This record gives sequence, C-alpha cells and structure tokens, in this order.
Amino acid sequence: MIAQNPYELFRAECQTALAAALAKSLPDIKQPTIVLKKTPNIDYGQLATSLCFELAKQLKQKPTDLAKQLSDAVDKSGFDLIEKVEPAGAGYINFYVDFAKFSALIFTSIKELDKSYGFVKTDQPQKIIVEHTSVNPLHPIHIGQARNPTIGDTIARILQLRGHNVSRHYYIDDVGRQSSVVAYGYAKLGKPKPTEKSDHFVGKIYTVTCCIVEINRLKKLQAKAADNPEELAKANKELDEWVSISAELREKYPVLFDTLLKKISFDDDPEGEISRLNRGYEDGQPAAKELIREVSDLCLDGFRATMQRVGVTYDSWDWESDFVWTPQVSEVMTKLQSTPFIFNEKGVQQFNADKAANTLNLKAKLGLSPNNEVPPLTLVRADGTTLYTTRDIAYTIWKFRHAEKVINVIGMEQSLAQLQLKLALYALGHGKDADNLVHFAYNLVTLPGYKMSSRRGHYITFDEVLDEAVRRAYEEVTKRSPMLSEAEKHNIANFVGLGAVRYALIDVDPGKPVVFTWERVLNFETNSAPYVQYTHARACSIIRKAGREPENVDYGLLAEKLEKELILNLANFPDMFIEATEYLKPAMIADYANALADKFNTFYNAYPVLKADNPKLGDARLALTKAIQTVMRNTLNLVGVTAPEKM
RNA sequence: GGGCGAGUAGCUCAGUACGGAUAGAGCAUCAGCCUUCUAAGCUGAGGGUCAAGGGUUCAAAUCCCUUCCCGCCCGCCA
Repeated sequence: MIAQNPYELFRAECQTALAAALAKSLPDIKQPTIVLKKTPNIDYGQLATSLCFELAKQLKQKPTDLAKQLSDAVDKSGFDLIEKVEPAGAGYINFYVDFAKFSALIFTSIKELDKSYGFVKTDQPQKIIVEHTSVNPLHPIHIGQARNPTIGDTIARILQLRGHNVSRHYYIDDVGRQSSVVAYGYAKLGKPKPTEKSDHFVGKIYTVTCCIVEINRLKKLQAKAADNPEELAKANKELDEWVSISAELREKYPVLFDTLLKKISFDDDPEGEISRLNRGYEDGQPAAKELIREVSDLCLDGFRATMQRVGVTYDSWDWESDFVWTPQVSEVMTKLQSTPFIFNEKGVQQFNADKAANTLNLKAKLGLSPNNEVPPLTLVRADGTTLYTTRDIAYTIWKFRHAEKVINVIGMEQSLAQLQLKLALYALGHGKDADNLVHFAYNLVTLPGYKMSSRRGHYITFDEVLDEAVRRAYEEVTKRSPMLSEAEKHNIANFVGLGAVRYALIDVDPGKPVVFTWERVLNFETNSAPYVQYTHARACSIIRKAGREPENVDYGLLAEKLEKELILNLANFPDMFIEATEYLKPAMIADYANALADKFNTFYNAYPVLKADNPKLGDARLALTKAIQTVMRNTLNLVGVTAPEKM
C-alpha cells in the first residue's frame, strides 16, 4: 500500500475516530469542528487536539475530565494506524501512531513514488502566470534584484509540482525613458560590438551616459536657477554628487568615458535627443525601434546566460513596447476615460484610485482601512506618452487572457503602483481578474552603508556573486578534498557555490530586508545549501557502500527516538509542500531541508548503519537512509539546488 | 503627515495565516569528539522581560488597542 500523503491518512483516521467518540459520548451537543495539530514533541503522540478546552467551557466540566472521557470513548479497532489515544496535560487528547505500520507505509510510498513523493497534486489545477525577474534591460542583474528570480523560480517550480499549469513570464520594460538613455549612448558610440559579457557592456554605457547627461542637465539648471537660492542650492548639491560619480567612472572606464563625453558634447540638448528617441519609440518609428530593440537584446542575452547558470528559465518574454505599438494601451485608456474615475489636472489625465476604491466598495475587500486614501495615478504625460503603470494595466489584462491567476514577483517598493493597477482593473470591469492578481512583494537587498543604484553604477552584479561563490567553494573543496582531480573539484565547486547563493536568497522571509555581505550569502556550514548537499552525499555514500537493497525490512526495529523523529519528518514532507505552495512560502522548503539534514547528521553520528548490531537492524536503517536521501534530493530540486552523490 | 512592511539570544534568522504543552536553529564564545558508514560533521555549556504598555482568553511571540523604533512608498520615474 502506498499513500501520496501518509500523514493525511493518519489524520483522517483520527478525525473519524474522534468524531465517532464525540457522537457516542456527547450525543446532545452540536458536533464541534475537530482540529488536529502536530505535537511539539514525539512523547505527546503524533497528532493532538485542544478541543476539550473549548468544550469544557460550554459544558461546564473540567477539560481533563472531558479529555479522559473522550479518549476512552475512541474505538480504534476499525482503524489501521491508530495505536493509542490518551488524555494529556491540562486537557489535550493525544493520538499515537502505530510506528511499524506507519513506517512501512511511508517507506513503501517514498520508494514507489520516488521523484514525485511529496508533490501532492491539487484537485483544482489552474493556469497560472508567474511574472518574475523583469529587470530593465539597461545593466547587469545585481544582487539586490537577484532575490527576485530566485523567489520567482521557486514559486513557479512548487506551483507546477502542485499540478498547476505554470508559465513563467519576463516582462521587458523597454519603453521607459531610461531605455532611450542607454540607446542614445550606444548610438553615440556607433553601436559597438560588446567586448565582454553583453549586459555588463551595456551597463557601463548606461551608467556613463546617465552621468554625462545628468551633469549636463544640472549645469543648465544651475544657470537657470541663478536667482533662486533654494533651487540653486539643490542643483549644486546634486551636481556635486554626480561630479564625484563622474570621477569614479572616469577612473574605472577612461576610454569609454572620454569617448562618450566627447560625442555627447556635440549635442546642444542631449536630454531633448533622448526625449525625442523615447517619443519615437512609443510611436513605433523604425529607426528608434531598431536601435532600442538592439541594445535591449544585447542586455537580455547576458541575462539569459546568468539565469542559465542558476537554473532559471522563462516560457515567455513579453515586450512592453508591443503593448504600446498595438492598440492595447490606447484601448485601456479609452475604456478608462468612460469610467467616472478619470480627471484632468494641469492637462494630464489621472485615475482617481481612491474614488474607485470607495465607489466600488473595495477597501474592506482589499484590507484597506477606510482612512487609507489611495493617491491618484497619472496615466499619460503632457506630451502624450504613457507611464509605466498605464502600460502595466494593458499587460495585466493580456496576461489574464492566458491565465486564471497571475502572480507578480515585484519588490515591495512598488506596492502602491500594484494597488493602483488592481483598482484600475476593477474600474475597468475586470473584477475577477483583479481578484486573482497577486503581488508577491519582497523587501530590498542593500549593501552595508548605501542603497544600490544602477544609474550611479553602485552595485554588485549577480555574476560577480556567483563567480565569487564558486571561487570560495573551490577553495573549500581543495582544502577538504585535496585528493580529487581538478575536474572533480571544479564540478563540485560549481554546484556548491551556485547552490549556496540560491539557498541563501530563498532562505530569508521575503518580507525582511537583507543587508548583503559575502559571509551571509556564501555560507558553507549548517543552514546552507552546501550543508544539505553534503548530508545528501553522505547518505549516498552509505547506500553506495551497502551495495544491496534492504530486504523484508522489519520497521519495528527503528525504535530509537531519533529514528522515529526522522520517520515523522519524512511523513511531514507532503504537508510541508502543500503549505509552502498554498501560502507561497518558499523559505519553508529551505528550512525543512535543513531540519531534515540536521536530524540525519545526528542519527549518522549516533547510530551505525553498515555496522549495526545485527543485519536486520542494518537493513532497517539502510531503508531509512534511502528514504531520507530520496526526500532530501526532492527538496533540493524543489529549490533549484543540485543534490550531489559525492562531494 | 498618511499608507505599507518589520522589531524574537551579542549577531543573522525560524516560529505569527489557524492562540495551545518546556520560544527553536545557525554564527560568535567556551569545553570535548576523526585507526569505525564523507569532520562542509557531531556532543555539551553559557546566552531570551519574544520592542514597551494595556486588553481579550482556561491559554498570547501569535489576536485587539496605544506608544516607540527601523525600512519602503506617497513622481508627468520604473
């Protein structure tokens, strides 16, 4: 017999048994909802209910008496897995599982289901779009942004294994002004061939161009604000900052800086040139299209290479510009204009998000307090070009033509924009879509001391972090396993380094800000991917050395507390997976993997497998080791980390 | 000023959706364990008014209120 979710089977038995006991013992009361929870300690059994505390009040009896009465009333004869039921503590009812039977069920299930053990399928599969990464194609992906694809990819993986039809989308934001900035610099240089990884190449052009254009703009502002002390002071301050950035950049990239400076100096009005390019791109002018798509593609090629290293893939690359060039954005505008939520201020059209929320009675539904006044959203600039969120409305509507649910993995600094977007959907009559739009927000990753800034060139690239991780892992391998061949060392260093980074980025609750330090991301000790990988390799080593399949295993021999706890951990995997998926908590998986590895290492040190006291016990422990190895591998794969047989 | 997110051991974090039994890890510190299945490991010690105060409850880190502190947002940027 096998079960997708052995614990669920036990839970169902306890539930039925207790319901029967309630009906028999307390026939006059309304049947309460039975909640069975896992116990904090194996000594309290495997499931428990605190039902008697509530009943006690209702019936004016002592909880301990009720617990005793109900425990006695449970007839376990019709059930397979219930060993005993006991009252405990101040009024709990504890259910103990028959470990021999339970173990047999779990071990058989793990062996049979193998790679699919734990991945319990939903009975309501949906078509889900997970939009993640979506880094602007202007510069390399930096470590702050790297939290996004790691979370997004894990969410996509778990939803897919849950049985949903998942599509991973990358939204290419090529329409904003910043794309015109980099394209302008790229054109000024004569569209050069990249001399390095293409996104790094584009990033340098972007930063240097930004800097030169900013200084140019601020100098003009300075001249204009000569008689306005307040504005002048502000301009001076900003100018000082950019001048110091220009010194940094000039030192780092002397040729590029001077070339760009010279070429840009031929233009009287670089800012105007950039605005014209931006306008031309939105209008779909062929020259602008060719230029901006070319530079964006260069950058995206680099992104694809980086993401391939960490096992992140995409099913669809969606260009923002496509929504502007087709009537989709203008259709949204037309429809919005027919709602009562559009108003004009100084000639620009705005969406009154707060009025929409109030009129459509959405505040309570969305968990907003009544005095939370949602700021209005500007939809179109005075020059007729659109803004990011306006285009995002059209994009979101498009996404819902291809999916029932959309999960946007986007930083929490965009919470307001995502809320305005949602309100716009309701206003447009896309209420069902809005209901199914999820903003998965995560907090920023900062460098100690200052915030990363792509425009200023202040960032650590994801590539650098990955390289450094692999380099440190190589040092570690060399230190620990000097006898290995160079090829083996490099192979191990690769999956250890990359795994460490993925794990570290997924491990922290997304709501918490992360201050980036190398020590934090590149940890090779307990509570890291390398720790779990090492533990997995250890289990593999035992299995390899055993060289045999355990036969006719007597699971009753696994009687040590630690062994039982391990079995429960294995049984718990499906529940954990379901919870992590339903509540979108990818960090849970990393924690589970670490806890399982932790317990196995304790077991490893305390109880010999191959040299167990007798062969029967050895076989039972070998079966346990194999089951743990399977589950640990499944867990690592779930978060995109290699599960090695040796390291 | 308003909104959102966070505050748990010296440091980094679990646990909070659904209140439940002694609040868990790791790092760092100290003391141990490699002629026995991979020491990227294990064992043990010390370390906590769960930001503060109040409330609800048989029961609060978890729910409610107030306050404090930190981060983010409140652009014709994305």
